[in-house]
Amino acid sequence: MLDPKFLRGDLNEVAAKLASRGYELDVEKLHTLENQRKELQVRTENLQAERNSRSKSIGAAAKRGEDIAPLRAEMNKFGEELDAAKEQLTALMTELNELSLSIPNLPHESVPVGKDETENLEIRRWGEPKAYDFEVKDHVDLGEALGGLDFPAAVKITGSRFIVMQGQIARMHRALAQFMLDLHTTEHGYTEMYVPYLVNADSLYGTGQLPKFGGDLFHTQPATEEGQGLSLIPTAEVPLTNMSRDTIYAESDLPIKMTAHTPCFRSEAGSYGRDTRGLIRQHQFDKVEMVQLVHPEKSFAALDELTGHAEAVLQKLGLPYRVMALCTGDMGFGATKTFDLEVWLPAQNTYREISSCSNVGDFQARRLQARFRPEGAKKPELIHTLNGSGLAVGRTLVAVLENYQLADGRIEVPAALVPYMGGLTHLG
RNA sequence: GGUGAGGUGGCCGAGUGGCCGAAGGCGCUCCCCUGCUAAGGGAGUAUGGGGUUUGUAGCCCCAUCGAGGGUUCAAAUCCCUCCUUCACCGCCA
Repeated sequence: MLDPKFLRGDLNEVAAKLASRGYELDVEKLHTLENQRKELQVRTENLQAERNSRSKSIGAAAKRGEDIAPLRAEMNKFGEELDAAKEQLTALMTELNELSLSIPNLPHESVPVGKDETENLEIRRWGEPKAYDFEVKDHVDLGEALGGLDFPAAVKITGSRFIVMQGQIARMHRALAQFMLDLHTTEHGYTEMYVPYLVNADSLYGTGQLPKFGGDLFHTQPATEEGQGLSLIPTAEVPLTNMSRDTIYAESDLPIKMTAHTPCFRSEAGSYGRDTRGLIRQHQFDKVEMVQLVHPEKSFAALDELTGHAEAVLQKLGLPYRVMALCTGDMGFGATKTFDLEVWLPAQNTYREISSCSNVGDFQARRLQARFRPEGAKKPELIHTLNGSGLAVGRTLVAVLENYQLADGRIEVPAALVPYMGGLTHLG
């Protein structure tokens, strides 16, 4: 959510920034609603103030033993006027609120302007893609040949875009997550968290999945008038970032750095008809997520740091990658700035996204009412939130299988992973 | 799942219809006193929103006593629903 003050002043500048990310702000409508809001709110509050003072004098009159019946009759009429004003105000505020909850964040000035992923900007590369003197296979062929990836079994049990892993590959999948968690907790200063995989609607509003992106999620129960059922998390960003909801931190508490390994569930994953083969796009996948809650002046430095933490995983695994600055048109709803990490996949002969690290600024914090009290100041201020994958475990497995394949179909275990594989140096 | 008792400010805790945004205590901040420490005295100390203002401060107003609805001229207080905490019982990994 943007600062409501932005939406009360000159909207054109805001609208221009939003247009750069492909969002058309209805300036006219917002302007009208805002003017109505102001008028209605002032009127309603004045009526309430009058009701309060009249009620007080009725109480005082009753105490003196006066006849209060006529005063009450008058108040009944007054009450109708107040109720009508309240009702109008509530309806208007609901509309205004829904509108402002659906407006994406403003991109930072350093973000390249562009319409889609073709205009993302490459920042740097790390590592050299290996040269293979044999025909490389993709992870599906490699995994099936090793008996470790079983797509038909997943289809039988659940449906498409799920996976059954077994044996050494299942173990490597687990080893990757363990390795990432250990790296972030022992070398990068994150606190390991275990969190719920089902969350309530408040949490989804807090991080911005609702009200706009409910269709991307799996919901355990249909919504009722009573409220929403619980939903499966699309990323651990949701539970982790919601730790800060309705919290006022001491300045010295910041930064707070949390990491968690969770499954993630996304219902939209199959809708593009892209990556229909393999593990790249699944309804259920594991991810190690990093979340930082930071002082607002430090969030861009924290973004560089957090991106570096995700890169460290790839470097230690010896996987070539490049860092992309997403352009305005390709960034997520809440981000002010995002770096994607793309890992080299030899079978596709290209780089594919494996991590996305974003500075969300105060956008989520405002929805979450996540604040801190600056030293010496009495007013709490909004914190900034950041999140990044460190990394998507399934895609990391894909990258390891493909990059470390040998001519005979076996897979070399990256050195950093060997201790996590009980000393195993090759799969197969 | 059953029964019972609760949910009030940073914390503890009073408050069964108006004088309550809320006693008292603790904590914290500032000031005074004090050779240091300890003790003492005084003042202050929730959050969100709106109006006023170029902006801040200030001032005024509204809302908030787990959440939502209701009764009433008036609700922390009465009624209903839900959430949640604790205790005991049942069940379970």
